Amino acid sequence: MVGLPSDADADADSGPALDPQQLGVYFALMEAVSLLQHQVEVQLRAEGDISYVQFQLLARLASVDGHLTMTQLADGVVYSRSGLTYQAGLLEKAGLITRRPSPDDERSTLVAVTEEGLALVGRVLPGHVEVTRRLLFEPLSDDDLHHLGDIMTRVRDHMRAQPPRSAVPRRRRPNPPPAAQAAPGDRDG
Amino acid sequence: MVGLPSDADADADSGPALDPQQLGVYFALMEAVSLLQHQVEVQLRAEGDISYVQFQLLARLASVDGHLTMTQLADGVVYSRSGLTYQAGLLEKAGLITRRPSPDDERSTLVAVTEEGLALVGRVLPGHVEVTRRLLFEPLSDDDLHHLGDIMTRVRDHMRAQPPRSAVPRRRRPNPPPAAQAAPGDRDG
DNA sequence: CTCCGGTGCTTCGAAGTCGAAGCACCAATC
DNA sequence: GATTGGTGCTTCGACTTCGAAGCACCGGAG
Repeated sequence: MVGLPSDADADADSGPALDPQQLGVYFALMEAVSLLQHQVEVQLRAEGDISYVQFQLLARLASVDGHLTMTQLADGVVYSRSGLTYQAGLLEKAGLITRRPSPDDERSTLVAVTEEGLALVGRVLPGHVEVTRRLLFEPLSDDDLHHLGDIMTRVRDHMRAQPPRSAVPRRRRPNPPPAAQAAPGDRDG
Repeated sequence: MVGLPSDADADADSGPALDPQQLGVYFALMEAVSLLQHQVEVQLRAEGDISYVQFQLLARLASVDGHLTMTQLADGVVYSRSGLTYQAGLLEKAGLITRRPSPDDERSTLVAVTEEGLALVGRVLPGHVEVTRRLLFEPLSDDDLHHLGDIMTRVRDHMRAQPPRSAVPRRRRPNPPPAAQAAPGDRDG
């Protein structure tokens, strides 16, 4: 599945040699995570009636003592701000979190998890862990686990070293990037 | 960041001990892949004006000699059938794939990539590889790469051994699942 | 005090995604 | 040939997601 035909390579004028091994590793990684995420979502929906994003938000709030601002929360889960506003609205309506203006900065909204939200996390977490154990960790040895953790931690930190998505300056967009040789926005008009 | 508070654990009546190490590995994995996927989407949009899903579809079609049915394609990319219908419509309109009824089975639709689609894959693939190399492989040694590939291949195959999403029988749904704390293990609805 | 660039969050419109229902077809049976 | 259960794909409606635009606020400068 991961082997791209040499035609595509030879046909185009692109020169850089593609590394089939890296490509295979990359595809296997993405596919495995897709499968895992899908199953995890099924479990969370069944046992707690929440989405994976909602679980991430609750778990992150539960992992910090006090509260987080919306921006901190959005960056934490790799999420757009507007999407977070939407989800926070749902979670607040469900009584799982609270939102209140920051006393220090009226612009900021402090988000905290409620008792109910905490209980929900506690309720779905065991099943969550069970699914990951069955699908992800079952075929892995202790050594694999260690290595995988080491690798992914390094990769994550490496990526985090890049500027986070919310740090992209808002004004710095006088014209869109040249976008290679495709008419921008033409495709799905 | 990944350590859940013991409150949530102690509060709920759930018994199974949670493995903090596995949880940490799991979160690092999911977070890293999320970050990677986001960046990859930016690159694909910029250089080929396609989404990651569309790239996956084209790449998969390019990797097989002839053509695939819609179901084969959907299973290959871990995707819903209705979503595939939508994306196939876009790709066909853009001239990147063709759809025609199967001569053997009138129900089936055979999907094939066009010359143009093949050229597009060839055009965006180098940049795609470059992004993954910069974000994913840069902090990894050759040994890490080997290990990661070995691990994720095993995990993927392990998950693929579970029945694919399209194989779930359609009739087996007399009434919707009670949700909330549904019977554990009833995962599939 | 007022201005002004910068920042935090929300609103808004467009697009993508999913599951359920529906349509067309196949194959087995009568 | 007609019926019936199963399968492949699409349509439909609801929901989620995103980026751009907008509003409110902060802090420094005049």
